[in-house]
Amino acid sequence: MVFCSFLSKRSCFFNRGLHLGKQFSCPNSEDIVFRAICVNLKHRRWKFLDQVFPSLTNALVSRVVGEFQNSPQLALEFYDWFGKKKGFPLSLTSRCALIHVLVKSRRFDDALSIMEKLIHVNGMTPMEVLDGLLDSYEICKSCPAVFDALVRACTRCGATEGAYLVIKKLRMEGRLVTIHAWNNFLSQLLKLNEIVRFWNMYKEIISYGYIENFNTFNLVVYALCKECKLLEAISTFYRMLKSGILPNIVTFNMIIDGACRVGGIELALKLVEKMGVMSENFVSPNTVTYNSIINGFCKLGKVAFAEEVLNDMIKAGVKPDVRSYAAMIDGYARGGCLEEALRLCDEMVERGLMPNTVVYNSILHWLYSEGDIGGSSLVLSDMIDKHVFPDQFTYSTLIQGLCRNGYVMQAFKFHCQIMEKNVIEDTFSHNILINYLCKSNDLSGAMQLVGSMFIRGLIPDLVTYGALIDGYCKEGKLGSAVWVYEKMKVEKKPNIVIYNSILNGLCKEMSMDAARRMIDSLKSLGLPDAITYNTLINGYCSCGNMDEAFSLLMEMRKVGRFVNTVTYNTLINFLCKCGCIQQAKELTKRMVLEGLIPDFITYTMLITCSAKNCSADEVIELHDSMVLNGVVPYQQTYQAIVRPLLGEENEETRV
DNA sequence: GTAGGGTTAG
Repeated sequence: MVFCSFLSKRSCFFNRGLHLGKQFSCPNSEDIVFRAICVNLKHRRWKFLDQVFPSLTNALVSRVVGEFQNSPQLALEFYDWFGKKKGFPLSLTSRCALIHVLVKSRRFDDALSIMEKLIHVNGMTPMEVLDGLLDSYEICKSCPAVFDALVRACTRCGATEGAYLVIKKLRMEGRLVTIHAWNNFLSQLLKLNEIVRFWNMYKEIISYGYIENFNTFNLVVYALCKECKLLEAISTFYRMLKSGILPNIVTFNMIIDGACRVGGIELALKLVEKMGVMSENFVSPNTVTYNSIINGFCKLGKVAFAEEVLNDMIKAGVKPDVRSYAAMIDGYARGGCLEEALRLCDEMVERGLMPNTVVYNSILHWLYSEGDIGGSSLVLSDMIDKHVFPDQFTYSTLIQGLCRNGYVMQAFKFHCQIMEKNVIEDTFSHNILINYLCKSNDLSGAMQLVGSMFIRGLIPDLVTYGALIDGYCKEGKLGSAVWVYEKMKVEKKPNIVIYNSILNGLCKEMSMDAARRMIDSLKSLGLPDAITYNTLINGYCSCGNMDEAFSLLMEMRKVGRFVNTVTYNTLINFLCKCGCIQQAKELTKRMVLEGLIPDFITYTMLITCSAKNCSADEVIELHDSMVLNGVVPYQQTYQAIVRPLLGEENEETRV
C-alpha cells in the first residue's frame, strides 16, 4: 500500500514507468497500473485516471470492480467514468462483475439499470446476459439474488419471454430463483393481461413446491378480480389469513374494486365496513378504496350516492383526489347531466384540485355524444388555455366526435395533422376512422388506412381487423372477410366479436346451415354471447324461418343469460313485418313477464304496426298498456302516431 | 402492487 501511494503522488514518474513497462513488457506492469488505479479511484482523482485510460483493458476493469466490491459506489462511479470515454467497449464479463458487486451490496436499482441497458441498448438477449452472469458467478463470489435481479430486469424492459427462459435455464442447472422473481414474472403477466399464462405459471410455481408469500397472494387476488371471480378472490383472502399472512389495504382494495366492477356495490360497502375487524385493525380505507366505491356508484348511474361517499370520505379524514372527482364528473356527463358535471369541476377547483386531461377527455366525449359541437369546442379551448396537455384519449375522442357529428373531412384533416406531429402511439384513432370508412362501405379507403398504419409502425389489432371483417360481411363480401380473417389469424387469436361478424356474414348470404355449424363449434369453445345468438335469430327471421328462430329462443332460455331486449325486438320486428300484430303483442307480454322492459324500438315497432293493422282504440290501448308496464314512449313515435289519434280532452293527460 | 377517460358486434 505504501508503494502504491508513493506512485500516486508521483504520477509523472508513474507515466514514465508505464511507458517503460510497455517497452520491456514487465510482468508486473498490469499489477502496477491496477494498484495505481485503485489508489486514485479511492480519492476520486479522475484526472489521473484519464491519463491511465489508454492502458486499461477489460481484464483490468473487472479486477478494479472486484477490488471495490465493498465500495459499490466507487465501483459504479468508475464504471460511469469509463462509459463516458471513447475507447473500447466494455466486455460482458466486466459489466457482469459490476452487476454482481451491486447486487451483493443490495443496490438493486443500479444493477437493474445496467442489465436493462445490456438488453435494450446493447441488444443482448436475456440468455446472453445470464451466461455472462453465470461465467463470472464463482469468480465474483456472487449471491443467488443476482438471478432474481435479472428476471426483474427482463420483466421491467418487457422481455417477458426472456424472463421465463432465464428461470427455466437456471432450473435446469439446479439453481432456483426465489419466489420474489416468480412474483415479478407473474406481475408482468398481469400487466400484459395474459391471464391464461398467469395461471399456468402459477400452477408451475406451486408444483415446484414454492411457498406463496404475501405478494403471491395479492397477485392471485388481483388476477381473480380481473377475471371477475369475486368469490374465489375472497376465498383466497381467507386462505391468506390461514397461512398467517395479513392482507393489506391493497388486498382489500382489489376485492372492493372487483366487487364494484361486477355491480356488487353492496358487498363492496360491507367489506369497507368490516375492513377493521377482518384485519385485526391494521387496515383502514384509503383514497383508492373510496374511489373504487365512488366509481362503482357512478358506473351504475347513481352519482348522487357517489357524492355522499365523497362526503363520508372527507368526514373520515381521507382526502378526495382528482380521480374521485373525475369518476363523478364522468358519471354525470355519461347520464347527460353536463351541468352537474361542470358544477363538480368548479367544486374540485375550489378544493384546490385542478381538472386534468382525464376530466377534460370525459367531458369532451360526452359533449360530442350529445352532438354539442359548440360546447366541446369551448371545453377544448379551455383545455388549451389551462395548458392541460392532450393525450391519445383526447385525439381519438376528437376524431370520433367529429366523425359521428358529420364533420368527417375535419376528422381526417385533424388525423393527418397529428400524424405529422408523430404523437399517435396507439391504434384507437386509426380504428375509429377505419370503422367509419367500413360503415360507409368505403372498404378500399379502410384498407388504405390499414396500410398507413403499417408504415407508421402501428400494428393493427383485433378491433382493426374486426371493423374490416364486419365491413366486408355487411357488404356481402364474405370472401374478402375470410381473406382478412386468415391474415389476422396468423398473428392474433380471433375473439367472439370477430366470430359474430363472420356469423352475420353467413346469415346475410343465407348460409344458415353453415351458421348453425359455426355456432355449435363456438359453443364447444364456450364462446357465444348474446350477440351470437341474436345474430343467428336475426338470420332465421330474415329467411322467414320463424320456427327455427323460436326454437333458438327456447334454446337461449335454457342457457339462461343470453335472452335480452334485442332478442325480443328482433322477433317482434319480424312478426310486425308479417303483419302478425297479435303474436307480436303476445310476445311483448312474454318479454315483460321475463322481466325485460320493452325499449323505444319495441314501442315504435308495435305502435307503427298496430297503426297499420288495427283501429285507433287498439293503438291507444296498446300505448297505455305499454306505459303501465314501465315503457317510456318514444316521443317521435308518440307525436307522429298516437297523439293524433287521441281526442282533444285526453291529449294533455297522456303526454 | 390496487382506483379514472377513447375504438369493434345484433
